[in-house]
Amino acid sequence: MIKYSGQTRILVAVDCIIFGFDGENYKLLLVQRGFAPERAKWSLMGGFIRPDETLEQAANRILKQLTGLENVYMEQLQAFSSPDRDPVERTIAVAFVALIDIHKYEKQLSKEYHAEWFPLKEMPHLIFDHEKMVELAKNSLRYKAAFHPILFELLPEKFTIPQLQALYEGLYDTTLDKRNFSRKLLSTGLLIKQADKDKESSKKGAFYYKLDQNRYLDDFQAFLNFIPKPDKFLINETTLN
Amino acid sequence: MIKYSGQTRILVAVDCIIFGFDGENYKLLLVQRGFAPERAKWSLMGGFIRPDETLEQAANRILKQLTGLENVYMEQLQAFSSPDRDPVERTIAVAFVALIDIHKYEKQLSKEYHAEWFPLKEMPHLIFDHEKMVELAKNSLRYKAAFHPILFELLPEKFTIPQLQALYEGLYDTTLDKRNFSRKLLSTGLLIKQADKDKESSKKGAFYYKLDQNRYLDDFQAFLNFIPKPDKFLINETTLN
DNA sequence: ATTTATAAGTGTTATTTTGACACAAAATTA
DNA sequence: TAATTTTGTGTCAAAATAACACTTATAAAT
Repeated sequence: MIKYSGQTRILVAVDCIIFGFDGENYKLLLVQRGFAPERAKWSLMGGFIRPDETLEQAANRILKQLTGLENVYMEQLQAFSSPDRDPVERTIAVAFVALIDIHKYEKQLSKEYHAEWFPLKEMPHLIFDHEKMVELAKNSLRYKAAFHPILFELLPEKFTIPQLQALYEGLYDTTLDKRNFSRKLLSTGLLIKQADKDKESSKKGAFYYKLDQNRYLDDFQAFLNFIPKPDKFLINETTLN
Repeated sequence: MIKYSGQTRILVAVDCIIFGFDGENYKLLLVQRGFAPERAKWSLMGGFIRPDETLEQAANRILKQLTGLENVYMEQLQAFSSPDRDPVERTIAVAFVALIDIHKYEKQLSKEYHAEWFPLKEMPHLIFDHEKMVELAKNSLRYKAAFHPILFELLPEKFTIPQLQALYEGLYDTTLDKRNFSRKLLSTGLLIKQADKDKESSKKGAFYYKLDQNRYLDDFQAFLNFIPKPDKFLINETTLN
């Protein structure tokens, strides 16, 4: 099925930047390589694309392979194509960002792939250009989350406003005024208050909320300005490359 | 230099969505294919990546090959990877968006590639998934331009406020209040007023402005809110796929 | 020389949004 | 029942936004 002559065919891989949030810190799901090169070093979960699948399908397959999870929020970040980024053979890697509710994959981490959650701030050194991918993913997440209700993907179905606030504060490494924050969040109309409370983290307890799924899908593209002056927290793209 | 065994190598191409603006309308630079498949149909300018270059280098090479231009604003849009998107042979295409000052490549359009500027609104049918690429590029441009001073890339070094307003109005297919628009633009501090006027489009003439290059580079990432309620003009991403 | 036509350029005000700020309520534990 | 801790909410001043109309400069026409 080779028909264009005189062209070089290249390996194409997918690498997944998988974010989670444990209520306290952002976490990154990494795997320890069991094979050369860079054996025993940490890396993003990845794999080569197959002849009959799209990059998106490959990313989902690879994520499922590791975590067993399906229907996860996932989006294409960027293609990385430095000719010598993989010392073994030229490989173009397309990075995908996945956001998962960490509770869905916390215990029984894959032994096969030697998977482990690392606090984003204590990330080990990664192989190839994977650290750059993570930096870019972090920046992209900060960008998107400032406008779009995307961080909900990191929380379980029921969550509290204080949890949500910790999520935003963690991403931008800042503190937010809780009165202004909850006013803004509630004014989106995306949240449905539940009757029950989460009593884990306080005596009083905090009311649970759920996402209004219909509005969530409709308003995903809406600009909601969750974060004041988001550019303060963003790294100039040119610096990242 | 093949070292990973049992994997399929794939053709990787770059396709360029090249936008211009003629003062009136957005234009798209297309080429007419001189070879099968889809001979004589219109398509984006593209080409295969070479063994020793990155995707970005390939995109710049291909753009230069067509237009002779270098140092053009260019950024990666997305990889398109449907296994059958190219009927001849599986090819993954990475789309790049380029913004050029149309005056730098208006006359002497490449005969070799049969290049032509089309008004974006009167785009012919394109081969493969190129129309989808253009849609996505348009949406991405609308998104970025709402916040970042990116559209200047489409104008010559010296430009007037009314030209700039036409540029924004064209992109969002809307009208803007010129008092509010110029106030907002001038308040960014990005523009340096020139002593001379453009007398092309009015008797009174409109003062030229130039970009303050230092500020431009510094503030590129800043959120400037050029367009009120930009989500009104954006297509939901899920609709685009 | 005067008038006319056309696009450029600018200022005010009401409304909305934002950001800064502090105290009361609920419930567990001492 | 008092103390502690976290949740939950209201006000007000400042800033940003959106709506709105008239004057100015100049070339072309009379």
